Amino acid sequence: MVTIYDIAKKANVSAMTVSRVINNKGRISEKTRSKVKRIMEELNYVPNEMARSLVLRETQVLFLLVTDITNPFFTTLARGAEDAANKLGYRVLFGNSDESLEKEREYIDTILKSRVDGVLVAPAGDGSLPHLESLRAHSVPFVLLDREVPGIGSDVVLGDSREGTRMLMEHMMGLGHKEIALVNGTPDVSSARLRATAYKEALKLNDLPAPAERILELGYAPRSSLARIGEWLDGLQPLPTAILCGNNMMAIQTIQAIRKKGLRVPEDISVCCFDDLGPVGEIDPFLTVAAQQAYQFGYKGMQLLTGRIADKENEDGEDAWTRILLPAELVVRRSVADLH
Amino acid sequence: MVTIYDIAKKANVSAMTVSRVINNKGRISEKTRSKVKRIMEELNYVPNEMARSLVLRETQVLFLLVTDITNPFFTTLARGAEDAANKLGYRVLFGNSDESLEKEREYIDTILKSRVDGVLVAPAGDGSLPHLESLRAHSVPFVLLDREVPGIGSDVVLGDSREGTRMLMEHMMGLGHKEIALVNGTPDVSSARLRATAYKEALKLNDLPAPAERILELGYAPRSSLARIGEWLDGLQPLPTAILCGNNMMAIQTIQAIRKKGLRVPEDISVCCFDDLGPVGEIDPFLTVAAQQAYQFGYKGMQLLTGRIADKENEDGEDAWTRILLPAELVVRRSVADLH
DNA sequence: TTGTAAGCGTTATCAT
DNA sequence: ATGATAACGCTTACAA
Repeated sequence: MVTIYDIAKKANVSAMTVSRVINNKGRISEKTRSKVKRIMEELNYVPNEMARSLVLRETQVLFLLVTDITNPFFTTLARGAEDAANKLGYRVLFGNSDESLEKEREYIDTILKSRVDGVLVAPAGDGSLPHLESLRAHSVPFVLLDREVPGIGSDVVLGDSREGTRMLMEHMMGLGHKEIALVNGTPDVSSARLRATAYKEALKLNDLPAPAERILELGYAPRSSLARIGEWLDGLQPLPTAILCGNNMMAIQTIQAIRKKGLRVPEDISVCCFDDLGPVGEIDPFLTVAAQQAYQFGYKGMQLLTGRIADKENEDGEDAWTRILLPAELVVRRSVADLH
Repeated sequence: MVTIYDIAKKANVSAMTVSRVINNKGRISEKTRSKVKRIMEELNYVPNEMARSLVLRETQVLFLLVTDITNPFFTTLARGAEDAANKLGYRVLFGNSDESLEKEREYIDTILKSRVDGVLVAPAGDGSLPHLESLRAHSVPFVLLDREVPGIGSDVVLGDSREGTRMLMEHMMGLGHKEIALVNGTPDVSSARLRATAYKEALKLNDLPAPAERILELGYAPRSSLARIGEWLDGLQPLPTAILCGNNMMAIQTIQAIRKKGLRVPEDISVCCFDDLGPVGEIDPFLTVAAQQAYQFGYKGMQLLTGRIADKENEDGEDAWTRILLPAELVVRRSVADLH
């Protein structure tokens, strides 16, 4: 491996001079600068970032931990995060916890060991608390995405679950739906709690009943919950006329389960959900959704994170946590039937 | 930051002893081992991987560089790669070149600087040659995914573009299609070349004409080629009855362009393509595809890569390059009309 | 403008 | 079974 010493020797200068050339620091004569540069080219020199980070105590690497890499919400979010990070010269590593607290724990350990400069986390759930506490204990700046975790303060970028749910519910009720079911994330996830509450609120506000059995709690990344959704539907006395889903992936499974019964969407049962479907969804704009600004989750989250890191370096006073609430947009398509 | 010296001091041992406990190396009395472990817990010690990698000259980090992170083919591939890597204790970093040679160059530089142990690359095109040569020059093991690059030898995992195209073409021709157009990647990408050739072969074999204007060359990640596809279609004298697309993303755009003209798929024009659509596509299994084994691309590619790394460490003789050809599977759905 | 010495946190090597 | 020392490749602080 070629090191600054190899360069230095060949250029008849000291390693420090080479280092200065590399980092454009200090005053250096144009003559030596160009000589050193030429030799670096010749020798095909590539700086060793690890050695550099070891002394600088910063890696210029940020980490993005999501809960489902196959969900377009998160891939779009990832692009936003990457764009914001690259603008500031940071690189981004990605990890996928698959909604699993164990996998999340492993990633957190990895993050700690590799001295990453900061982390953007979509926490798997309230059980993520100890993981976040680890980050805090080792003073690794982090920003929460999409979900909050009771018990720990931090910057956070959230979707407006309450208002999004309200829009979706009003849309369905406006079209005459009264028996509306909910397929939701488990209540150990903040966004699922908010959506469940808003769902019940909306029904109550319209004097509609909200029987408990009309709520199905699934993980947010139900790779194969088809069967469970099917059984749940079988158990519902009058079938709901519409189903609200906590996210896009659950909506897809729900639609499949409905069709598997020989029923149609939206003719027999309507479906709508949080989060849009990304480019693949464009092939047939069918699903009515409360579209969240996935890209902005990543972009703004990354801005918060890099801001924190800068503050830390400048020893600025710890300001209060920032909380960004991103509005959802109702995108009406064809998956909710008009009952009138 | 807590270091092994802090642990050592508190435990009244040397740093080396602590290091040995951490890595389970050498013989250590059970007494000191447990004492050291206890103190590590107390002090909340986390090893510094950078210092470790600096002396070990290995990072246990592998890199996966894809060309389009919003394409489900690559997210599925990523899961395969990650699964294979994690089994062997490697971590995986992801990068997204967005089909751009410049972005790819930046990632390659980053990879070189960070002394990653190996790289899995879906090259942006033939222009990736210098990038791969850089990797080789610095003896960073790499495995090519999905595309080959003339001028450099390496392990590679490829889809069977020839046979896949043949299947798709036979399917369309079997249903009576004679005017079949091709929306394809640019010819600086090996898979696009193969597909174009096989497309022409299939037509020739059936004594069908293959006018040049029936081929449209786009980038593989056409975020917004809608307009171009529309104009191209406008210029075609008799509209084709069917269009073969080089990948899923191009198929989506093609379908949108067709519909924008007020035409229907498949009633007016049929469409099929390479690569399936992932979970989101399940919402409406519409598109007929030559499904590639995306997960296996990642899994097998990672196995090749880690195998190479192991060989390198063991100073094994360089065996010839391995070339894995993954078959595609024809999945017939509803996007190709029966003309009989 | 350039160089010297020390140190970042870890492990390999050689001693004891 | 444990320790002292040097080294990994780089940068900071200080000196010349």
